[in-house]
Order: sequence, then C-alpha cells, then structure tokens
Amino acid sequence: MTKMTTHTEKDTGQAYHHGDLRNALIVAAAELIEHSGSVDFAMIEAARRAGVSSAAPYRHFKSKDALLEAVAELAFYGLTEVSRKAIDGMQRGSEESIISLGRNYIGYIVERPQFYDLMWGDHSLRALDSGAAELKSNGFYILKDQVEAWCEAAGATQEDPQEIATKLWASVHGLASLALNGHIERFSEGADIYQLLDGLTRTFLRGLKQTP
Amino acid sequence: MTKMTTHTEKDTGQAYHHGDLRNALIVAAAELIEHSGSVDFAMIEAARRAGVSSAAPYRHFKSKDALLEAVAELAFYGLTEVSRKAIDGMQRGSEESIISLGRNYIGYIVERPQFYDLMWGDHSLRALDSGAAELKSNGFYILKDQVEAWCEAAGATQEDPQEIATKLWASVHGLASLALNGHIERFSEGADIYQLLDGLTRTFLRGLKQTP
DNA sequence: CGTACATGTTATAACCTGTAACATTGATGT
DNA sequence: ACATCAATGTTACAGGTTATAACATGTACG
Repeated sequence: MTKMTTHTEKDTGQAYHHGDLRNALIVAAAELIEHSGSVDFAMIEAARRAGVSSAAPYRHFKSKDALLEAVAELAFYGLTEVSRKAIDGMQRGSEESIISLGRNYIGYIVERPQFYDLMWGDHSLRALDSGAAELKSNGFYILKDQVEAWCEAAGATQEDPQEIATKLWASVHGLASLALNGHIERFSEGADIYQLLDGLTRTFLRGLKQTP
Repeated sequence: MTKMTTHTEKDTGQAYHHGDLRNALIVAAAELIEHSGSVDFAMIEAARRAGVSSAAPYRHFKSKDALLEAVAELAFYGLTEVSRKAIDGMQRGSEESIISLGRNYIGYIVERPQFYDLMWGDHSLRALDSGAAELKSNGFYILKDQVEAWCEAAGATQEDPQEIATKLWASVHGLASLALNGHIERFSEGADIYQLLDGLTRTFLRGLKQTP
C-alpha cells in the first residue's frame, strides 16, 4: 500500500481535488517539524498548509503516526542520497571513504535534531512491519560495501564485514546521538565531534588489522 | 481517604495531605510507562493510581513533561546504581571491567525500551538546564575511572582518557540504540549484541595499544 | 451520460492538558 | 488553645487535539 512517498500521480500535480495532497502533507509536516522543533504540531496545521480541511489528511494517512512515519521515510531517503554523494569519487574501501560516510551521517543527524526522534525514536519501534524497513536499510549497505572492500585490501578477513560494518555504524550512531544530547560537549570539552569520529574510526580499524 | 504512610522523604518531600504525592506520582508514571510501553498515558491515570484527583499532580509538577523528567532522573539514578554493581569486585582498569560496564549499560537499556526516549529522546534536549544534568553524568565518570586505570596499565597515554571514555560510551550507546530499533538483528543475523559489544570493545582497545 | 469511487468538508464525539476558584489541613506564633 | 496562613487537594471547566461519521463533489470510465 505505502509505496515510498510518491503517489505516482499525473505529472501536472492537479489531477484530483487537490492533486497531490499526500505528498503536500508530508512536506507540510516536515516543515512544521523543522520549524517548531518537535512533532507536537496539530494535524489541522499541516492540513491548513496544504489548503485542505482538518479531516482531509485522514483520507491519506490512517493516523498522525502514519504521517510521521512517512516523514521519517523521507528523511531516510535523504540520508541515503547524501551518503552516496559523500563517497562519490573516493576510492572504494579506503579509510577515508569510511570516515567520510561517518562524517556525513553525523552531519545529517546533527543538522536535523528535530528529526532524530522521528527516525530512531519510539516511532521506529512500530514501523518495522511496514516496507519502510528496507528503505531504512539502504544506507547500511553503502557502508557495508566500503567495509568489504577495506577488508579485502587490509587482509583482515577473520571477521565478518557485515559485523564490522554494524560495529562501525553503531559507533558513529552513538556519537551522533550523544552529540544531540549535548553530552559530547560536556565531557570532551573543546573536542570536535568530527575529530572524535576520525579518531574512533581509525583506532577501531587499526585494531582490526592486528592479529589478536 | 488513602493513607500512604511511607515516610522515607528528604527535605524536599512534603508530608501534608497525601504525604508523599510527588514520589507516588513518579512511581505511578514509571509503572504506566513500563506497562503501556510509551509516555502516552494520561495525567489523570497517574493521579488515579496515587489516589488523588486529576488536578493534584499540578501542585507538584508544572507540566506532564516535568513529571516525565522526574521519571527520567529516576531511570538515570538506577543506571548509575547498576553500573556501580557491574564492576563490583573486578580489577580496576581491566578490559573485563570496561566490558562489564558496557554489557550492563546495554542490558539496562534493552530491558527497558520504554524508557529510552525518556532518557535520551527529545526530553533530554530541554533538560540540560536543570540540575539533573549532573545526575545523568554520574555513569560516565564510573566509566572514565576505569579507562584512566586501563590507560596507565596499558601505557597508552598519548590519548586523553576522557576522550577514550567518550568514544567507548558512544560505541556502546550506539549498539544499544540500534538494538532497540531491531537493526542489530536485521543486519547481524544471529549475532548476539553482547558478542558485538565484546568484539567492538576489544578491537578498539587493541587499536589504542598500537602506536600509530 | 450516469454510476462508482476516491477525495474533501462539516460537525462532532471523546479525550487530554492545564488553570481557576474553592475547600481543607497542618504548621506556626501568640 | 486559637487564629491565621500557606501548602495541598477538589471540582468545574476552558481550550485544544485526534479521529470518525455523515454528507458533498468531482473524476474516471463503461
């Protein structure tokens, strides 16, 4: 049913009554979240932005949570996009490309603090059943591909690349999460989060190259 | 009406009509969160559990958010407690004690998924001004102490122990966070999260011991 | 054309937060 | 004791929110 975020309407955008209300609501909700800093906006506000009545959104979304889930999907789509760009032109499997992915990941989250809860908060708990899970996973496979190449080059084949990628992902995700809560600044005074990312990644990869 | 006569209060706890309504409400809220799995309970429900009317809670908490913040503080207090126990009797600065702290941290989070948003979600963004920030930090210093001892023993003094602790914390926190979202199971099928923690920590520490 | 159906509107039920006005009780000074 | 006061609790309610029901309309399509 939910086929990504696109309605696959006529290209004019003025087909039915509104034309593209579903997408208009997603955009309106995203703007409201970005502006107000939280998901505590009223449905009628999103509807108003789209120029429809308060009940109209419920023709396209079963609940407010469903609308928020659609916004989250949009955010994950954007994350995948910028991730691809982050390693564009870089050598596959280089430490620099892995770090670039991490830097990009952190930047995406830190610059959109309002969306963190949407993407990894309680909403994501309920959203595992929908087809959106695949969308959320795309970014991981970009990282996994780089890690696989790195493993081949480094000869560290005793560990599963998928597991290594998961560990790297978790580390970077943790840095971003703590940064949002202000913990990075509090404990590592003056330490740039990107510097922490760089050091953490290189140390971890160095540890991998060692034969225990 | 109800005679809750548990008097374990400090100076802050008043013993007037109810006796300990503030704490009773915190406990009631925590139970409701644990039971329903989210913070979407009604204030009147917490009030009912404490045996008071719907408006009574507002004599002790300015808003529902304030009550949730108090619950979060309780959760952080509990985390610090179990963290202390996790390294009880272990050798200070050993890899095992660091891993034990991580295992304990992950366990605490994974066993209380309902509390994650409360502790690290959007609420924590607004709560940095209150004195609760210190309470939230106590757990970190337990880790930092172990890392400092580890650094001395390992002779890896070229990096700031506080920074190392921050990196370790971020890694473990990321693992816990991803586990809550079901990502660990999805990508590292069959991989126990505690096994990931163990491997990640040991690899990172091994990388630290290497002179770059 | 005319019917079917998706889409949008108005009205409204049910619920929730937080405040106002009033009631009660324990503490305190004399 | 007694009066008084401030803290605590209660009832009533204003304002706002989600979601549904009943109704209306325009688009597609035979």
